[in-house]
Amino acid sequence: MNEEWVSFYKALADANRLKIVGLLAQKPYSVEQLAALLDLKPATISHHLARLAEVGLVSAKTESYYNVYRLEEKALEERTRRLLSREDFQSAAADVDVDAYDRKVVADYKRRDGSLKTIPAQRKKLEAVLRHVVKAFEPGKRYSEKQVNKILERFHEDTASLRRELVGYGLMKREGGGGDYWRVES
Amino acid sequence: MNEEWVSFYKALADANRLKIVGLLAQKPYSVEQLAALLDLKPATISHHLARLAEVGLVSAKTESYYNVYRLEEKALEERTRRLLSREDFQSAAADVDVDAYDRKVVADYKRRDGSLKTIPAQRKKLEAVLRHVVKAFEPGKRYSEKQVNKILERFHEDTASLRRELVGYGLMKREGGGGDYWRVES
DNA sequence: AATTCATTTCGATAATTATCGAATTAGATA
DNA sequence: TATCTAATTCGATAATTATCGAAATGAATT
Repeated sequence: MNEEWVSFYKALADANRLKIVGLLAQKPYSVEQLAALLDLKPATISHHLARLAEVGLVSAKTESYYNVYRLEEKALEERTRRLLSREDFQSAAADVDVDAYDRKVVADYKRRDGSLKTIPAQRKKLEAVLRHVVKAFEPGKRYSEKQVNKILERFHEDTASLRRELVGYGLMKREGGGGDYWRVES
Repeated sequence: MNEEWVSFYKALADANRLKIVGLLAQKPYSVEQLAALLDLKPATISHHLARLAEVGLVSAKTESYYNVYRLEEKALEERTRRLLSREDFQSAAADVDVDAYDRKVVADYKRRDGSLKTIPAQRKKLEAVLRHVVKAFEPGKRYSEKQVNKILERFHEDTASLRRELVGYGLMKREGGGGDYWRVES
């Protein structure tokens, strides 16, 4: 479903094909006429028209000797509609694995036993690691500071830093001054 | 002004760039993150982002270590609205010489003295030649059949055929049964 | 100031494709 | 049927470009 859009844009991503579409927007033309108008050989025009036809932008009708091409206005309108809805753009990334980056970062910092070699200094990497760490807490459950530290020890001895960052990045919250902690729903 | 459109379409005519746009439609990302998500090297992502930025689809903001890119939603909407409109397509062909085909055909059939070697048998070529011939008549003026023949003789001895085709293709008209002829405004 | 890290730039390579001439196909005319 | 004509297909070439490694840049932390 992505390929469809790519080939659509590719069809329009050429100066001569844009000119062809522009001419056909005024009236239908035969291959030979277009060749004369654009100063290209019929073979080349044929190639361009084939690419435009592939995505449904133009269609051909045989008229005596000639193959007369016309713009498919309905197809054009349909495209515009879908394009403006902008849904399709998001679906362009639908098959992208959005967690690939986090996994890559965590893999770099995690030892075999699951503990962290270090706490990342770079913000983006710290975020990725924290998103991993926070999964050790059950959503909805409340933890005392002692319980939190116990869990964080599995990842790094500097539990105070981990705890502070988790709260700082909004992955965990704390009740009032010295109350319980809980994991924030993502 | 045509180049601008071509580069816009070219910017979107690549599967990975479409995925990037799709991801940025959800939230901003750094180069490194996009590289991990699309399984490409940062250098490649940088190249793609540069092309998208060239046409104003994305913009970068430096954030501490990172270059965070975001989608320029207004630009995207503005472009998609305009670029697929029929008007703008027509202007893509604005600089095309629409008479090039006629001139090419007429040159093939015309002798040095302006007369026609033959009357073309192919419809498209006949049309082109007739559009040339009809220019010998003044718009708005009325001609008797005798006058018409006199003028058509300059082009070909078979004035009857020329006359018939001119009327048949709607380039000239005739009053009632045996009245005068006149050139139809194009 | 030195170092670390993300990004960009550069150079090279492989893949894509626009263009054209030659050969083929398909339609229409005589 | 034989002959034209327009269009398409095929093969080759030149130009464009996606991709990546290596080197350079620039910003930020220590």
